[in-house]
Amino acid sequence: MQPFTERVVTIIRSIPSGKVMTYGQIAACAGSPRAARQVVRILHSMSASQQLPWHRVVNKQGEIALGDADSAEEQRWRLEEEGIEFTLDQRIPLERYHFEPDPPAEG
DNA sequence: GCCATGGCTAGTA
DNA sequence: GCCATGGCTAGTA
Repeated sequence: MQPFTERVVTIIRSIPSGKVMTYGQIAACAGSPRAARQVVRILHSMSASQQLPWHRVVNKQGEIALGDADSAEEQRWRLEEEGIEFTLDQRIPLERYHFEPDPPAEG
């Protein structure tokens, strides 16, 4: 696994239950603010093998970004199961559920 | 080639 | 809508 990929995987694993991060935010935390699409690719291809909490990643608007209806539904109930409440327009209020990881330790 | 983004624009009202 | 961006896995040979 490449270093960037490894950082992304670590960050996604660190998202606590009941919290979410966005694609762009994860990319930025991993050191590459423009690499949101790469986060998408990692989630798509490695969620199963790396046992990632893939459902805790949403887009910048707090929306479920999955195109496939069944997968989107699964993501929603997984999040609701963790206590997250959606708005009437199917969004997650990020100001309430957003997770901000600790900055990397000094040294 | 892939991908579940994100940001900016033209077109419409 | 459209397309620049970005890092590379999963699947095949």
